[in-house]
Amino acid sequence: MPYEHQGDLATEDEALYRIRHSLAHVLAQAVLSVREGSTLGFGPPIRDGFYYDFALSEPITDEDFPEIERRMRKILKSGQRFYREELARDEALSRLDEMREPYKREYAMELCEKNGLDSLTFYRNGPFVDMCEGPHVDTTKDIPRDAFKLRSVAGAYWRGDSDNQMLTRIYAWAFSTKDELDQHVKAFEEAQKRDHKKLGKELGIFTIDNDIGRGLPLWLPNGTVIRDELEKLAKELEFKAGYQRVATPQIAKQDLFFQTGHLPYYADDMYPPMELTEQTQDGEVTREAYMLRPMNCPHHHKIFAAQPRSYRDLPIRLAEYGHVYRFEESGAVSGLLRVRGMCMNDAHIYCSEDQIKSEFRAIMQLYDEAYRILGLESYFLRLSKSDPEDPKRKEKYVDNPEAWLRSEDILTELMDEMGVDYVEGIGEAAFYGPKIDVQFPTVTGRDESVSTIQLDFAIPERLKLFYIGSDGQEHIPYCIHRAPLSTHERMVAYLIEHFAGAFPTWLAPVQVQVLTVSEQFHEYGQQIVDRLRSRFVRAELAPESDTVSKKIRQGTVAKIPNLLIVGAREEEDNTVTLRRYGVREQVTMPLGKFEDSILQTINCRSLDFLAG
RNA sequence: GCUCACAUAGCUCAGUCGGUAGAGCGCUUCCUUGGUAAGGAAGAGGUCAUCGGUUCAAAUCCGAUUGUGAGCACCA
Repeated sequence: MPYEHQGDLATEDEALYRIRHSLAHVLAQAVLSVREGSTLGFGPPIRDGFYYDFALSEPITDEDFPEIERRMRKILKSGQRFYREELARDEALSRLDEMREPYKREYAMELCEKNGLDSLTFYRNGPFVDMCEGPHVDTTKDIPRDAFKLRSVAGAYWRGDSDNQMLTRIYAWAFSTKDELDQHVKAFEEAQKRDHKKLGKELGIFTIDNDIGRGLPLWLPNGTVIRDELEKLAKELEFKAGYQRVATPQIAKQDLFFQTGHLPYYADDMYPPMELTEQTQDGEVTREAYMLRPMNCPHHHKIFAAQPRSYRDLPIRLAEYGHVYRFEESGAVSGLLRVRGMCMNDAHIYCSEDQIKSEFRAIMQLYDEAYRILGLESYFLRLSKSDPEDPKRKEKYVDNPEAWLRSEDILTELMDEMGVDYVEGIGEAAFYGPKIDVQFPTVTGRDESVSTIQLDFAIPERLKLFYIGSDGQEHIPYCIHRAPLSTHERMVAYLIEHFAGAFPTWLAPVQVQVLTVSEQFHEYGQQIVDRLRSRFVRAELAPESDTVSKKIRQGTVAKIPNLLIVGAREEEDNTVTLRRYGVREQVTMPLGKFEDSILQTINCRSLDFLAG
């Protein structure tokens, strides 16, 4: 059972919402009693509980949790009643002054000024008062004493802005019953076990070496097999969809990135330039700067520009598994999910405006096909737009309001025409245009953009790309950027967690392991391995010196999908005994039949073994 | 980048009050030739992340650095 991701707070049970919200007040009361003089930030209910932010007088660690929980239970037991109070603006502000709650006061001011409120509500339970909209339970006796648990302490910026002071956030789980809490904690612990960082190490998929550098994973043999299989899949799908493959270098002159506009917008996210000094014939020294590319598009644009293009050539679809480098901030780097060097299932489609929708539809079909094969279902689509209200919009987005409106309209229309569900992400656009992001949940409960389809109205113009239209005039093409299989890094991270490391046969690093009952059947085992390998099945023989039990254990721990056990019986009849990962029953079948089945399983990229 | 925590053998971890290092797995060798999730024995393997400080004495206390984790911010 995967760790469940729950929906919006709006869809949550109202009673549970009250419990979580009220518990946040109880937590605050308890924290203020162990850390006198601390002040309050926000303390809302969240997906699986609640949190509260504090500016603490003295630091808190999770060693303080038992004492805080004890005090919380005491408060629950004492049956404090929640009283609602509505104060006029000035009264409310002076109350917050008296309470010495500067953060609350700041927010109160904003509520009054920006939202035009002339009164604010407060809730009091016992000695604790908090400015808050409610709703709450009637008394703290309505809150179960054994259905919450403090989870972790972390830093969080006041109002989510890194220019502000960092507060201390305490996270807690909270449910209606102890059973639900226990279940949730257990699911959470189970989810930790499938973390790609843990399984990636155990299964020999990747490693990160400090001498190579942070965020620069090394792909081990097992991981490289998975990459190669994904790449093969992508290349087949793209071939069928009319893409052409190209290959381009991973660096380019700095000036190119000024031309594309990456540099003003994107400098902080790029590795700094490599300055070259060269000796010319007449002894002069010239300087050139090269940069590692953060995206493949400029290179592909230059391929588009390499020859004259006619409207008859469009759409042109250039595909490459391209390596890019992005200087992610140290705190963002994590396992394979956020890296500084990555290899992307990239392609750029150059088309006219009236081809945008049909190209997007074809891309969505390609996504569907890829996800169907991989068995991925738990994703949602996000239509990522610019944020015209953002004060920093000029630094974040290409300044062309008309083009933004137009391209965002095209995508919105398209999504509505296709009748797919999506959420809107205001301020999530690329600097050069809106996009549709495919969001997947990680085991730790966060959503990550795995794949993306982007509509770029800006860079082709900057690079003066054009095609000759039917009118004989030059026209600027639109460019669609898309990466259905994401980067290898992020896709493999996600797949490890999705399959809990037990990959379907077609993706598995070792597809078949042959276990002999004793060394005297070594020759038969080796024959099987040789025969399978000659058909490109990734088969291997288990180490000889172990017992059968041990070999089965090792093969199972390695999550190998197909174990073949062979001894006297099998050798005699030219059969194999198949033990599938996660399946108790074994089947003995003729070697030839196994061979046919496994080849079919692999060729269809089946998620299961096709027995015949 | 920010807040907090953590860093001991290839891996997972123990190490009390400061007195110079332990287990299991894995690895190597030997014995065992075994039919369904760990057969037995022996051995090798550590500059306790790095640098500095306190101390007669530091894995242990203090500081800095590097790295990792959770969260925040960021995320083309």
